[in-house]
Amino acid sequence: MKKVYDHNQIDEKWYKFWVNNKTYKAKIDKKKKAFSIVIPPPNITGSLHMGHALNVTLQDVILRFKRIQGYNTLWIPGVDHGGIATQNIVEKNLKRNGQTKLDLGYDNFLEKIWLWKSETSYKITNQLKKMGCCLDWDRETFTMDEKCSKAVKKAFIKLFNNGLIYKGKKLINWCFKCGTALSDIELEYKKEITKLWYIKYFLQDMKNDYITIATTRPETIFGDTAIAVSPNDNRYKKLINKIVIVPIINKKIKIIADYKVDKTFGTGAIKVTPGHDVLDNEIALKNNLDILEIINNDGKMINVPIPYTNLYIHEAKEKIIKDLNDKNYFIKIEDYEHSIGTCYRCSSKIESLISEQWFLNVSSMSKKAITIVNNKKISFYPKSWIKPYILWLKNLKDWCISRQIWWGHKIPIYYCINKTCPPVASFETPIQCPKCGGKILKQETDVLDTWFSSALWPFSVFNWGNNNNDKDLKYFYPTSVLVTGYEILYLWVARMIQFSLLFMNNIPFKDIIIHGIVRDKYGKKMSKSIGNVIDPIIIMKEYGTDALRFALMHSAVQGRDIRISNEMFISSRNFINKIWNATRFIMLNLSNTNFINVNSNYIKCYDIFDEWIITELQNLTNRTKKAYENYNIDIVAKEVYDFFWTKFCNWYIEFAKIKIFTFPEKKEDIMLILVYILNSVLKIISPIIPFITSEVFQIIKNSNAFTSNIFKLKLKISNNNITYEQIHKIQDIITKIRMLRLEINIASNVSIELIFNNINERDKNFIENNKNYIKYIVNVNSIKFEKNIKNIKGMSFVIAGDCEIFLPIYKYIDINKEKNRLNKNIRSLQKEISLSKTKLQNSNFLRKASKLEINKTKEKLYAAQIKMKKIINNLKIL
RNA sequence: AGGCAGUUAGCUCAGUUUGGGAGAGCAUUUCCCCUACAAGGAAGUGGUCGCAGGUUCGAUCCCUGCACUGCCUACCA
Repeated sequence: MKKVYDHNQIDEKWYKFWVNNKTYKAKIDKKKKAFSIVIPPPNITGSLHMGHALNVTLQDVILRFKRIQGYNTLWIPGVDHGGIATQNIVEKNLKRNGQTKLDLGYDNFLEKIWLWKSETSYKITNQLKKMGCCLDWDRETFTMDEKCSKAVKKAFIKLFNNGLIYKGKKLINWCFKCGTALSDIELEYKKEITKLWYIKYFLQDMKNDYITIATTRPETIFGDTAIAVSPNDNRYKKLINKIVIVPIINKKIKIIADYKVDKTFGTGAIKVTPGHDVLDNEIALKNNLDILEIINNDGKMINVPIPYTNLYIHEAKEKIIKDLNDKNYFIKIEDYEHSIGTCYRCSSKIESLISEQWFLNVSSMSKKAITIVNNKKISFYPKSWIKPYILWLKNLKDWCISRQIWWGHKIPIYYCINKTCPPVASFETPIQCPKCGGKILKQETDVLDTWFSSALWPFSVFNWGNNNNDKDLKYFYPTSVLVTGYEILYLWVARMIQFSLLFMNNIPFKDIIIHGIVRDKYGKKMSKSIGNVIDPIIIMKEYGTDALRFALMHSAVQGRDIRISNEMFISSRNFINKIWNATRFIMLNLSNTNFINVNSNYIKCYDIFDEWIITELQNLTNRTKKAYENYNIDIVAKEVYDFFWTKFCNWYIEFAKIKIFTFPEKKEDIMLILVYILNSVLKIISPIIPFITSEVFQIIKNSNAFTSNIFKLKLKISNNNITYEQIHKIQDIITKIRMLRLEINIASNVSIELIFNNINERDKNFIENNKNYIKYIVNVNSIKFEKNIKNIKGMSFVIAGDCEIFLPIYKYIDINKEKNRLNKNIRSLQKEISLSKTKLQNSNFLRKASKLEINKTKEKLYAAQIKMKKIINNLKIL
């Protein structure tokens, strides 16, 4: 074995092994319980980032854990076509060559995207393989695969025939850059500082009187069809139903009252532009106002006076401001900060406009999706996301599902050329129109929102679209857990639940694990534009895949964002190396490799340290099992780190070395425990760091490492309490002597003598039995026991637990240093004593605190006082 | 505007299930290459647990208010 763990070689070896041998191929096995996960399919927009790494590692760890527990596990890989996002990227690439999609035409453009798809999906799946993800590659799915298309059509047709999907002319969100409609959640709100213009609207009857309207969008006055005020606003009560004149165009509109108007904001009166504002649209619908369209799909002005016609919005805005100003319509202009909707894919401003789109009525689906969570059929980890989830569903409006782009699932709707016939939903082009029998039908050109197919993902991957092939669906569905970031909770998770309840009459998954976002060490989101992206591939190369995985798991506290930096990968890498070297130590001492696959029955505990480490292993197993089951993977990582490094390596292996040295005839038994502990703890941690653990299992020839369930471990443990007390005693003795040696500056190669003063028979026997550990670890040549030792002048001394230990190291002693050292001890003891004393002098404490607490305090005080007495006595003699 | 989180060592964060003299990693200081490991070992320094009240014998932990930070949601013209 090499001295340093060669992660590059070992990572490569194992991921290839897993993929080539189809280690994680899942087959239906009715004797076993299924445990299935569908991957949140990454968009084919590029390569995987740290957020994906976190997401997939969590899934992989959970799956590997369940696998050890004996479940029949399945994890389905896949990628998402990513609608607008993907089309935008491919268009951008075209633009570099000075081309647009129109230059290529529909078919050629789609061909380009398919080419892009094959490149990026290859890149993505390769990354997943390298990360060690135990996905079943034979089931890899793309959201535009045949089976997914079928599922989409099946779902759409059912919804359409049930009257839940309808085509309507409504106010929607329009992105000029992407040239498509967007659903409400596809907007990102950004703060913007703009002007607030206060404009005079003159009253028709009172020539010089006017009402002042504050607006951020003066260019929309052409679309005004009313002025609205709050019905209980005393300032405007008498103006209700009066007529005002819209500036510039001199159009007559009415002042109406509506509760939606907030009288405390601005002037308390708003201009109602129903064609281009959500609130105004609602007011208009309620009050039967006209709805005017003044901006078209290209962002140009229409239905406006000639000088403005065909201007872009910003041009029209400039012009109207100038014109209003020239004619003295402004009262004042203020700076104003507000939020504006932007496109979540291209970040450009979103305009509300009237458009004919396809909508999905979600009201009954939402109610069911709320009930199922309220009834705890689906659990959230952490729970804190339940409230936002329910609140969102409660306020949900109909979902605009049509997109005016080329890339995606075409809406399976067919129109007869006879325009009076109703559209038909169908899998294939209908042979004839069911209404008029016409033979020419044309398919809708719009495609579906990419999230429509995503919402079907948990069952479309199991061939839901094909009625005759649903064995997998019956066995593996519903899936067991869904692991996702909170940023797509509404966009995706809520919709999967809605669709699953509707189409499958079942939940899509039992548990939802919601993790945070991976940020840089300053808490900033990683993004290419800031340049703070840490690429998982580079980390894997530099520190190893296990180090990447361990670092992510170690810091992924449930429900919180995580910050990562290179230091974390370094310390994880060091931990992996530590495991490697502990293994190396064991292998160097192993003469007989036949006993490697033994179980715990063969283990013989020779002394308390064996009992102690076995007990600790049992505790570790119990605690990590619980943590895994609650998906607290960070706790697993922390528990194992502590056990392995501190307890196993720092203490137990050091003790074992001495045992081997002292009792060569027992070496095989000692090695047996070492191998057993190593093997067990590596099994526990193997879901997190599968590469090194696989390698070690191979080295120690453990062939059933992944099939036996370590989490059922029940070891026989004797007199637990005494063991712990004794372990602490000996550790305390060793630590105190180490400290003393350091302080007095006695080189480690200088052997010293210890004298225990006035210790009881039990302790004496104990130390006598275990003196070798003390001797070799802190280099002691002899240990003596004395009673009422008198002649201690020039000796140093320490108190470990209740043992008083003298060290005759005369020539090293510096009296002043020694005095300082002891005085320091005294000071801390004094603090302790006074604290306990005031507590015990408090009559209320004695009356009301529990007996256990009082006794604990008394014991503390007593122990401190004894220590203090001993130190003071010795200080005198010094 | 509302909702939800967070505020603990120089930095990144645990912990508080059931209230009783605060933990880890990194950084830093000191000593050590003694045959698993210097990517290591041993030891040390470092905290009125955001602020103010309340409940309690006792609060970092429970309650209320406030401040700051972050996120989510929203129709503030």
